[in-house]
Amino acid sequence: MKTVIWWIRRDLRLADNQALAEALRQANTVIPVFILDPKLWSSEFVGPARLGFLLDGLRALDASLRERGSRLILRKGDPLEVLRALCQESLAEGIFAEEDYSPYARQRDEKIALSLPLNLVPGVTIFPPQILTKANGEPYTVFTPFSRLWRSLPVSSSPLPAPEHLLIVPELLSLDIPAQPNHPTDSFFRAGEPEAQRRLTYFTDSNIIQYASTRNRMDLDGTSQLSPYLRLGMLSARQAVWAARKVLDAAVKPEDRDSVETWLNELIWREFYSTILYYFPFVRGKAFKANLRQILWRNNPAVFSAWKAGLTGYPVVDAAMRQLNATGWMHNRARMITASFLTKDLLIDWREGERFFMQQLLDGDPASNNGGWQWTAGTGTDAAPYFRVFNPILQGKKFDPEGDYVRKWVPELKNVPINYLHAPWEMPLEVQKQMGCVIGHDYPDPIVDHAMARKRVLLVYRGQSQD
DNA sequence: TGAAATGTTGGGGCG
DNA sequence: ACGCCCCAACATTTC
Repeated sequence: MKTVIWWIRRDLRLADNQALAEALRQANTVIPVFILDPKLWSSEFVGPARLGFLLDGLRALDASLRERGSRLILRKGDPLEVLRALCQESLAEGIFAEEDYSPYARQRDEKIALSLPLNLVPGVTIFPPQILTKANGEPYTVFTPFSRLWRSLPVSSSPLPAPEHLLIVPELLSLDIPAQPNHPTDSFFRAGEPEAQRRLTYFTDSNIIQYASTRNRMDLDGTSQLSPYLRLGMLSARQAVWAARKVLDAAVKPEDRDSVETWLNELIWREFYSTILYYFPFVRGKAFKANLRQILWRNNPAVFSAWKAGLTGYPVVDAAMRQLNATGWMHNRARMITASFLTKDLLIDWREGERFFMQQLLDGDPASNNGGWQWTAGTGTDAAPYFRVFNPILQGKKFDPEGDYVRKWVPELKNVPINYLHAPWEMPLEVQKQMGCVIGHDYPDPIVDHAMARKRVLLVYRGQSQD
């Protein structure tokens, strides 16, 4: 083969890219193509933040390609039609792409493979879902045995280096990469492979050995914050795992090893949910647990709007939602708290929260996001039991003990003393006035009483689960 | 990767 | 000195 297409989907990187490497093995001219598929990027599950992050990522990828004598071809439309036309224009004899296991991608790729020479190569996850089953071929639905199998498998070869040189692509029409001005998130998460690598190095050189003790603290940078980069493949799962293993090999103290293992576990959760969605694609639409598909949600639109805007009157919830809206990212602990609050305290369907998170999150991934929501709602595989209801006040005291997280994202509460910060409605009116934060005026009254809401949701869930 | 309700224990105040 | 009560601290059960 002389010319092939490298079809880029969620692998915006040159290093450790097995699809690109395979394309280069087959041909000397490789055409890098990204197709803006309106079915994906104009859907109700995408917002300006992730679209902007994608477009910035494409710009960064194009820059790296140009440094190597190549360039990115951007097209828009139905992938089958675009690829068919491109194959004719370029006389490409093959298409190489990283395999994507989400339902839409599988359906799309199966259809394309019927009429075009599409070759799918692994890389989104360390292991493909086909091998992550029980001995009898059944998929796992519980995390712990799944993770035991995952850890027992050898992570084959080391990450591939980026190719040093690529041949110039033939004269082909390419759209300009559009601008996406309405996303202020790039000041928090700069897109692109170099930034992803820089962050991975920083994390594995420093914070990873504190991860077990700091990962739940919303006021600290205890997490890796790599999820947006993993989502679009500016970083590969294999690069992350190898970097972690390197730390593990050098670690002396058992706490350090624990921390690295804890972080690895999070990467395994990612593969768990990818595998769950592969075998149970219906979870995108309904509860995994059949007995929790008829919950009588309240779905009050005004209450949903208050939650989205960070105006519930519960400081930790509001801080988290405002962090999400401002940056396109939310701390994992805060995701559990806000999800618990939406589903259990406000009795709003987890699918509403799932969709809003998909719209706002840079890392919005159908498998992980759905898994997280169904876990919190208690409807999913290996989920939290339905009666596990987070108390937003206690969660705030535990995981934002100084209140720095709340004060950063909810400036109205900046001057509220820490002993009132997570339940500011308990402030005497005198103190409220003194601090310039009158509840109901400068900051909302709590939208619901947590003690009442807890009892209410237990009744609602219990009624359903016993049907 | 919860939190509330309930049960148990033991120290100290006090008649 | 003794029994009683209170309640904090911790453990267990329940949702």
